[in-house]
Parts: sequence; C-alpha cells; structure tokens
Amino acid sequence: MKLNPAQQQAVTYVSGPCLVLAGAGSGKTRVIINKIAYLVQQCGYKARHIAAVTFTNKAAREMKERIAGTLGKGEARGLRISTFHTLGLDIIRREHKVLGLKPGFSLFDDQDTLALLKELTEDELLEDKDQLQQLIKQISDWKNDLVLPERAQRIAQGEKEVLHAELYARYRDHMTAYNALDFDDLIMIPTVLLSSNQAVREKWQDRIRYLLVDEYQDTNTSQYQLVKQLVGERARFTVVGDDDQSIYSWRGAKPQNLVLLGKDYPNLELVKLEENYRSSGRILKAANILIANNPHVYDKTLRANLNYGEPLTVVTANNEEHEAERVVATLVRHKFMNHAKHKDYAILYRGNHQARIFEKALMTNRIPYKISGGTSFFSRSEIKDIMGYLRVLVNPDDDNAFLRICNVPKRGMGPATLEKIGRLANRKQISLFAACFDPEIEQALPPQGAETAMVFTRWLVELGDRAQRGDTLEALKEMIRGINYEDHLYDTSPSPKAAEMRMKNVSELYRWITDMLEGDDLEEAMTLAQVVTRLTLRDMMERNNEDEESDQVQMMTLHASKGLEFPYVFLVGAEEGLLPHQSSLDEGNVEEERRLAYVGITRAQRELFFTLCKERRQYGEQLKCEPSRFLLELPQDDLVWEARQKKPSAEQRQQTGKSNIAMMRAMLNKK
DNA sequence: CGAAAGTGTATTTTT
DNA sequence: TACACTTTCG
Repeated sequence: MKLNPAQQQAVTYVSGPCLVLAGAGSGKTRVIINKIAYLVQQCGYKARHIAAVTFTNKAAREMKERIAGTLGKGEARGLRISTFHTLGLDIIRREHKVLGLKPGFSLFDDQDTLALLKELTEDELLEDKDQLQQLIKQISDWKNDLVLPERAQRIAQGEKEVLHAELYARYRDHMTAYNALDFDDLIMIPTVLLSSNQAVREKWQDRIRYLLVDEYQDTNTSQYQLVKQLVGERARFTVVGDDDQSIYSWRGAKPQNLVLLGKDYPNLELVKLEENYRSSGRILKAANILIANNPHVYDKTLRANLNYGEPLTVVTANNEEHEAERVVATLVRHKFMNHAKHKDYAILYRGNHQARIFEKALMTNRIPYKISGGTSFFSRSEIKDIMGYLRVLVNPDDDNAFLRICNVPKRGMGPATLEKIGRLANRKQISLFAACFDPEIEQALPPQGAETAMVFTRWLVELGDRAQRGDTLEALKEMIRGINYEDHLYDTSPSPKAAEMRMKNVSELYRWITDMLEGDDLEEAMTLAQVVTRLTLRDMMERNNEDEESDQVQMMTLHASKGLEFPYVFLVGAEEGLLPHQSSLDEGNVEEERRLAYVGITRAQRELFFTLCKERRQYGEQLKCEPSRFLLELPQDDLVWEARQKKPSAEQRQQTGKSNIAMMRAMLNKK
C-alpha cells in the first residue's frame, strides 16, 4: 500500500493550490484519502477544518468508509465529506436566518420543478411542447451561472428570453411562497451569499481551511465559484480530475475549469498520476492511442503496471438480436474457459434502450444480470407518496407535496374539491394547506368536503407537531397506520405480489428514515426535516451488501460505468451513429463521444470485447451500420476482428450459438 | 374506476 | 417499430 512518487507528491503538497490530473485507474481516491490523513496527522489540521467534496452520494459514502478505516475515530470527528449539494444545503441551513428562509424548507426535485413550471406557464406557452423543457434548461443555466431573476430580466435578449426571465422571476416567487428550494439553488444560494456577505464568508473560510474536490472536470460555473469563495485568498485546496473522462458537458459541466484554475491561481501545483494499476498493457495502449485523437491542454499518458495481456476482440453481428446472442455466447464460453464469475463481466452501452435486448438474451439463457440505472427507487410511486406525506409534515406550505398526497389513498378530495381549495388559496395568496385551515373554507366547499379537508389537515398538523417535539418515530408509525397505506397498495396494485414488493420498498424507506433519525458512527442524528431533504438528495445509507455478494452480469450505460472496473468488458454497439452518437455528430462534438469510448475501454481490467451490427432497426427502419470510427483509430495490431464472413447465414449461426450455450450449460451443471 | 385507445418519443443523469 | 405514458370512454 505504498504510494508512488507522483501520488506521494500529490499527497504532501499542502502549501498552496494543487491540481491532480488523475488518469483512469491511477489511484486517485487513494490519494485523496491519504491526503486527508496526511493533513490531520502530519500538518496539524483538525478534521473539522477539512472538507472533501464529491459529485455523487455513492462516492461520498465510499470515501467516508475508507477514511474511517484510515483515521482513528477521534481524529476523523467533524470531517466533512459530502456532495456539492449537501455542502450547499449545510451552508443554507446554518445561514437560513441571513437568507430569510424558514427552517424546514422543502427541496423540490426535477419533477416538482416541472410540475410547478407547467402550472405557471399554462397560459403563456402551452402550444410548444418542448418550450417548457427549454424554459427549465434556461432557468437552470441562469442559476448555474449565478444569474438572479432581476439580472436575467435585464440581460434577456429577444422575445423568448424576456418571457423566460419573467417566468424565472415568477418561479422564484412561487418557490419562496412554498418555502422551497431546487437543486440548483443549493449551489447558487450559498455561492451568492458567500460572495456578497463578508462576515459569513470569513466564518466559512475559517470553518473550512482545507478543501478537496473530486471529479473536478465535472464542475459547472457555480460550483467553481463556490470553491473559489470557500478557499478565499489562502487557496489551500486540492482538486482531482481527468479531462479525458469529462462526459457530462451536456449537463453543464465545464471541463475548461481545469484550465481556468491555472489562470486564477498562477502558483497552482500540477501533479500528474499516470501509473495505471487497473488494465492490461494492450487495453491501456488502445485507450491512449484513442484519446490522443482529442486535443489536450495537459498531456498525459497512462503507463501500464500489468502484463500486456490478450488482444482486444471485435465481434460483428448481423443485427441487434444477433449481437445480443453473440455476446451471451461469447460470455458463456469465456466464463467456462476462465472459471470466471458472472459479476466479472460488464456489458456497457451508449443508450438505455440497448439494454432491453441484452436483457432478453440473458434471461432466455438463465444468466443472472443486474441493470444499474433506469427507474430509481425514488421515482417509484409508493416512495413518492410517503415522501409527499413527510414533506407536508415538515412544511405544510409545500403545495406540490400536498397535491400529491391529499387524495392518496382516496379520501374524497378529488379534482373538484381541490379546484375550489385552489381558488381560495389563490385569492388569499396562501398555500393549499393553509386554505384548508381558513375560516372561509366552509363557504368554499360543500359541508362534507370542508369537513374532510379540515379533519385531514388537522390530523397532519397534529402529527407534524408531535414529530417536531421529538416523538418522531411514533408519529411516523401512526401516519402510515393512519392512512392505511398497506391496504391502499393492495387495492391499487395489479397483483398481490406487486403490492408486496411495493410495501417492501416502503419498509426499506422507513428503515432508512429510522436509521437517519437515530444516527450512527459516520452520521449524526438528524431531525425529520433534515432527513426529508437529505432523502430528496438521494443521500441515504445504501447498505445493500447483497449487491456485492450477488453474482450477476453487470449492465449499464457508459456514463454510469465511470469510476467502476470489471475484469471483462463488452462494449456493445460500436457503430457510427451510436457510439459516436448521431446527435453528437450533428453538434460537432465527437470529442466527448471519444472520451465516452475512452471511459468504457479503461473500465476493463483483463479483456475487452467490442461488438457491432451490420444492420440495426431504428425507428422501425432497417439501417445499415458502419463500424465506429473509434474502432478504426485503435491500434489494429492489438485487435482481432472476429467472424466477418460475407454470408454468415443468420439461422445457422444462431443455431451454433445456441447449441454452444446448451453444451456449456450441460457441462457446468454436471460439475 | 378501470380497461382501451391514443399520443409521444427514442442520448447520456446527478443532485 | 415498440414502448411508456396519457386520455378517454363505458
């Protein structure tokens, strides 16, 4: 577990700003962990004065676990390891008074935002369907560039932008009324606050004396500024990143921030980690040669520490069904020959829709697989329901949450009733929840409706009070019991089995909540309000050890594979128009696609297979496919193009493919 | 309220 | 084309 000289340098350079260019598989997390330990144990930093920032909760959790194994319990006390958003949330929570926010604000996720904007724009731009998407993007862009509504209205150019700016202002006002924030606010608000308020800035600069940032190439403008404000003149920080693995520019990441940093901090120390400990020599060579086709600000070549290894294989299939069959056949044969496990294999693809066909092929061959990504836990309706209830408990003014849950399970507060409540709320400029409490509700609704609304909201207020007073767990239990949620699930699910599944999800969520309320070694106990916002940030303790133990073929998009590694990788759909994706080609952004291919290639430890089709159905039309230009850019001496006969006779090949599988299976079963 | 017909959409996704 | 999601109708 020794560090190589470059790693050592990255760890021990602490006197000023430091940029670590960390190639794939070069041990960057180890550098971050070691650096934190070094700062605490050698440089006399208190852990509570150090913060490390990541982009995903998963990365943050991993880092926390690894640091817990490195530092003593006392030594690690107060160490901040979190995502950008959680750090922002922390700052907002502690400064909510200065910001004029009530505690217990709601956090809107994308769907909440969409719902609110849809409502706000009903009159203005209903004609265009993607207008709304444009508006959402525009607002998000403004926030990420730290542009407040007032300034947006001043700088807006053209009719559309002026309208967008006005809607942005209206959106902000509504969010204030709901006492709600969105994800972008979690970065923008602290950044604006820190840059405009000297006292607060100094307080936080004193609190965070050393800052580390992971995956720096993924930062956007507001995140860049947040870092800048936090580190101040002293500029004691380390950022770690790899411009070759920047694959998120389409959602606002600015890899140029790596360059900007050198300009903002002329004394920036640059350390390159170029020793790769993950992949075979051939795989690395291929990756290096491929990425050399991209322009680079900082040159970097990964050096292999492992054997040269097997050649890379290119498998050509007739169509996408055939591709899946060949992958499965190759996988089964390979697994048998190498005594490997299912989980040693990954199938990586450009788009989620590609997964389906592989899923089918794996299923018919009874091969266990796991698809990462797709519909997340938190977009499940049962989870959204329960979260809705919790949000209303914490913040009754959260109309979105109220709308979601007020008639789930059905309690006679349907559209007609809501419409009337909504009118009252609108007239008095209060939230829906508050309207149910208003004396005028009795005139607004028929007696029965008014009764239901009042009983329901009073019950919630009472529960909310109880939760706040500290009897949180009991209040929660009573809530789930009180709404008869289990019955509701059995009533609304297509099968009892599905209902059971959903109830299991609810229990899982309940367990997370209880855990978070109580706290543990790594996390302090939280209030219900904190739990709700953290859950909206998807920041829960994922204790799914099952996943690691289970032996399944891994399937995911290339994007989702970043940061992971697998002994054997299938990079499928290596075709023009798919791996350099057509839409990227249209936008003239081949480079990002090349980086995506680079990320895919560098996931492989021992062997790498590419597959492509000669023909592929797209939008119901049979299209001819050309091999990806990236395949042609690779060193051909290290590639084996397998089975490229002119007349393959699809049926025959399918036959042999299948009988191969059957044969292997028979042999495996005997053993 | 639930089934049936209609509609929209096919790039990547976190927080 | 194929599928998910929405709306409509009985």
